[in-house]
This record gives sequence, C-alpha cells and structure tokens, in this order.
Amino acid sequence: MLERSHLMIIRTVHQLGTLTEAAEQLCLSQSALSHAIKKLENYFGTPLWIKEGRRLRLTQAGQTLLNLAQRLLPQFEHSEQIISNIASGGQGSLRIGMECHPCYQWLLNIVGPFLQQCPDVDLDVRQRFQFGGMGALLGYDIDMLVTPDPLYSLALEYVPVFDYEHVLVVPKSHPLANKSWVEPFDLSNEVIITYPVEPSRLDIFSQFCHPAGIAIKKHVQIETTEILLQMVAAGRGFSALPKWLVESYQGALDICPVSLGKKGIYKTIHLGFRKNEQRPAYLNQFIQMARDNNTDFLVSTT
Amino acid sequence: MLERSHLMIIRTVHQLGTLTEAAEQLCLSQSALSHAIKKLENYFGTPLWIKEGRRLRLTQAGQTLLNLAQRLLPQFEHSEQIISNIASGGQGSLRIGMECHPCYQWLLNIVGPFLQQCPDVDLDVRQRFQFGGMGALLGYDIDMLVTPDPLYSLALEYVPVFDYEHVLVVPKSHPLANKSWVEPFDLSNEVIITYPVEPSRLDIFSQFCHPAGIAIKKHVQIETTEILLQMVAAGRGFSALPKWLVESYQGALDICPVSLGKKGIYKTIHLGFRKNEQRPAYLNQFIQMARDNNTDFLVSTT
DNA sequence: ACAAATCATGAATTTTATTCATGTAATAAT
DNA sequence: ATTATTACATGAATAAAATTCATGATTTGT
Repeated sequence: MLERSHLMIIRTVHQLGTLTEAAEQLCLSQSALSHAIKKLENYFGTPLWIKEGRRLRLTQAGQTLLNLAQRLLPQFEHSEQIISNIASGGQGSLRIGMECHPCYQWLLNIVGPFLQQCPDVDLDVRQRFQFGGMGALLGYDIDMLVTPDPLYSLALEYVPVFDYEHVLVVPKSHPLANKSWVEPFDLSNEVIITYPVEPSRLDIFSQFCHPAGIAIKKHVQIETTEILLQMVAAGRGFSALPKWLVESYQGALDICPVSLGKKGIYKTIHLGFRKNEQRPAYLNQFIQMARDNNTDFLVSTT
Repeated sequence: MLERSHLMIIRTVHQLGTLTEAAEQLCLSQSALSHAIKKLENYFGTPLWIKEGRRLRLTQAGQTLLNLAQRLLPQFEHSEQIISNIASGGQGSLRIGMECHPCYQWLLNIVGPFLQQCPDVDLDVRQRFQFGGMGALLGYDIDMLVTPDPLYSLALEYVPVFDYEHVLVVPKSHPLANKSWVEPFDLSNEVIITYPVEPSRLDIFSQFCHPAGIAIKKHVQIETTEILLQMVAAGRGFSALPKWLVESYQGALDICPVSLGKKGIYKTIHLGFRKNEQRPAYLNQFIQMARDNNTDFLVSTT
C-alpha cells in the first residue's frame, strides 16, 4: 500500500535529483532506497521515473505521486506537531494567514497579548498562498485568515474585527497635505508606491483611480513599510495605507494622511474561518481579543 | 512516524466502534491492532482514545488524527486509482463536481460522447460537498466544477459553456400558461416546488421573488426532476427550471415554460478549474466538447 | 454470579526492511 | 581511448518490525 514514507521518497528524490543524496537525507542506505523504489514501482505496475542516462525524470504516474506528496506531507507534519504539542501539555496550534501587509501590522498588536493568555498554543503566521487565502483555509494550510477583502464562500464565515480608513500618504511638505481629501485626478501624473501585490487587489487603484479613469505616472513596489514611508517622506511618491498605520509613523517621518475622496475609503479587517467545524477554545479566545483590542493601539507611536 | 496505515486504523476504529471489528475489517488479528495502537500512542506520548468501560472515546489528539484521516485517506485512494489507471494503459481520471440539478441533466449529454472519445479516462461525478463546489476544487476533491453560479477566487478560473433561460414551469391548463412572462406578484399565494437546496441558492427566490418583496404560499422540495414535473403537471404547484429541460419534457407532460419577468432570467453554466495548474489533455478535450455540443440536445425529447 | 464479549500482554513466529558486498552503466578526466 | 568516478541495481545475509498464538484481565448483560 502507498504509504507516507513513499511520498517522502518521491519528494526527496525530486528535491535532490539523485537517489544517493536522497538516501542520505532519508537516513537510508542507497541500496535500501533502491529496493524500496523497485518495490513501489512493482506495486503500481508502472515506473515512476524514467532514467535518461544519469538523469531521473518523473513519469506521469510519478508526477501524480509528487503532487500528492506536496499536498499531503505538510498536513502530516502539521498534525504531528499539533499532537506533540497536546502531548506536552499544550492546547493546540493556530496557523494564521495574512492577505495584506497592513493586516500584519495590525496582527502584531493582538499576537502579544494572545500568546500571554494562551501560552500553550503554538502560533504560526503565513503570508503567501498558492491558491489565495481562501484556498489556504479550505485546504487546511491555515486555520484563520486575516483579510480586509472577505471573499464569499458557502464554506467560510467571516467575523469583522476592526474598521479603519484607507488613506493616501503624502509628504508633509506637499500641497496636498493641507487638503482634507483628494480627488482621483489629483493622482494623475503622480508616482504611487505600494506593497508588491497585484494591482487589482490595491484599493487605491481598484476603488479610486480606475473607476474615475485616472492613470498614474508610475507604480513602484516596495516590500517594507518603513522604507516605503521613507520614500514618501522623501517626496519620491505617494502611497495608500491604513490611517492608523500612517499616524503611528507621523512622529518619526514627515508624512501626512489624506482621505481618498470626500467620503474616504473605509475598510474592515475580517477574520475568516471554515464554517461547520468545531473551533478550539483558543480560537474563540483569539476572536474575542481581536474584537476587544481594536482601539488600543490607534494612539500608539513607533 | 505517523503513517497512512495509522490513519486507516483511526478511521476504521471510529467507524466501527470496537477494536475487534476494526481489526477484522483491516485484515489484522485483534492482537496486532492492539499492539499497533499501543505503539502509536507510545510514539506520540499521549493516548488517542480513553476507554470508558467498553466504549472508546477519542481524545483531542485522537480527534486531530481522525480529522487528518478523513481528509487525507480519500486523496491517497484517489491517487492510487489514477495511477493504476495509468498503469493499465489509461490516461488518468476526471472527477466532476455538480452544484445544481439542472447541471446534471446537461452533463449527461456531454458525458456520453466524452467517454467514447476518451475511453481511457475514468470518470466520477459528485454532487455533495462539505465546503461547497469551490472548496471541493481547492481541496482536490474534484478536478472540475459545473455550476451556473461561479464564485470568484484568485485560484480558480471559469469557462462559460452553455447559456439558457431559467423559466417558470406551470401546468398547461393554468391561465399563466398563455402569458409569455409572469411578474413576481403572479407567484404570491402559489406553491413553489424545487430541488432540495438552500432557498438562497434558488434563482426564483433570490433573483425574482425576494427583490420584489413577494412571499410565496408554500415551498415544497423534491429530489427528482421527473416527479417534480409530474407534480407541476398535476397542478400541485409551480417550479423553475432551465427552459431546455422543460421543453424536453413537454411531449410527455402537460407543462409549459413561462419567462420570469419580461426580460427573463438568463443563466450560464460554467466549468471551473484550479488556475496555474497544468491540465491533462483530456480535460481540455472535455472543455472543447462542452462548448461545441451546447446546442445539440436542445431539440431532443425524452 | 456467570457467560459472553472486549481488550491487553508476552513470547514465538513470520514477514518485511535494511545492509553488505558486488556488479553494471553512464559520465568525466587524462 | 583509457581510466577514474559517480550513480544505480541486485542477491544474499542480517536486522528489525509486525503479526500471531495463547492466555489473562476487565467490562457488560442476564
């Protein structure tokens, strides 16, 4: 029968390229691995690799197994980790997925108190998902999703936990800094600096510029919030971030938040979960803390 | 190390309730199973069941493993099936998910020719999903989803394959049968017969009655199309179905399609797939056939 | 209290996996 | 070309693991 150890063989061989190296990593002799593979191929009645000279190439059957391995092995590993946590007196583990950079900043304020109140819970935060945050939830790669854009699914439910205004960030010295809001055409011919994500997922484009038919001058992508805001302060462009985040940096940098449109753009961070599934107590605890804590840090400064 | 065989033990014991029965189903002696369990519990350092008299109850760790087993074992089984199909000269397998009853009727017309053109492909059609059709796609429970209501996801893509009008079905003898369309208030105080799904997913309610603030007299749910239409013909109520489906029964039953609203309600069946994944040739073949065949059966009668 | 059913356990046995020693084939170096 | 090197395959020997057998302990229903 196809076992987990076989999947590990498939994955390791694929990763290292040669049986000898794979055997070493798997703590097996080369001979043992060779025997094991032969037996597996025999079991299926089809080769899993074809040997092109010294190179190994997966057959279609082998590819199928590799896909399976890459999906299932992480789940084995995670469950084993949960159980060893439980075995050593812990409560369980919580894997949080983040779909936006500002969410991460927000999360940091919740995580500290949570870890203190639930010291027996293992925490893991992830940020890149093959199939998006929703796919990660449904595929059991994460247990909770933090997102400002909850996508509907029958199988998921979302809890709103925090409202904020999404604002334009301009240098304090810029004329726009004195206005209380900007119009889309104020951004034509400006440089916009954002986190490196798809433009379609950036509200400043999808909610503000594009509906008004405004094209910007240039789009620059920067990974870290600090550098991004320093670029803005240096007059290299504008950005768009949560207002609370901008305000927390206002003491240190010459930047200024301005509303996007007269009414502003308001967002709500949601926590997403799989529906119809009994939640561990610590997960409900997390939700509770997230809802309670949602104004504590609005005045904090970095 | 936690192996597939352990997951099978967990699942079988949970399913049958006693170790003795489970051992039999697993083709093991009771003793062997007992030893295996003891070893596993030893490995994790925590019991997986607590014995309450003769009854077994899963611990939290055991519950974690049962969850894992119920998610992973079907995937093992499916991959093994695919590979044995490949091994015996086949091409692969295609698991199709259906989110609506009319889709099923539509699918039947495609499946026949497809099986003929791809005799080496195993086909499986599924209709109930724990996390909805989208969840089933993302969770690798199915490879293709047939749905008239494609839900957006970054990780999925949809191909429209067939347009149809969703119409009201009334008995031929009813006064409404002579009108070319009905208004929502025509349905107030009427009985509506539908397939047994959530009312929110039924277009006659969500797209027609509810927006107009119309409440119906009674909602009856019936599983099979034939019986449902016989009920309509017998004057027991109205229903709402694809026009082509109604027309295919008009020869046999005294029923009549009537448009919902002056403009009618038009739907499009979509095929959904995981994005960013290389598709087997037979899947593209299926899509092609689905798009080509989409008018062939509009004139057929049952 | 007794019979029936269920699970646990240690020792014996069988099965399975692994290693050792060696062979063969492909590639790289001289 | 020849030789050295690296990588994989194979059969027999060995080590490890799982399974059975025989039996004892515990719970449940009558």
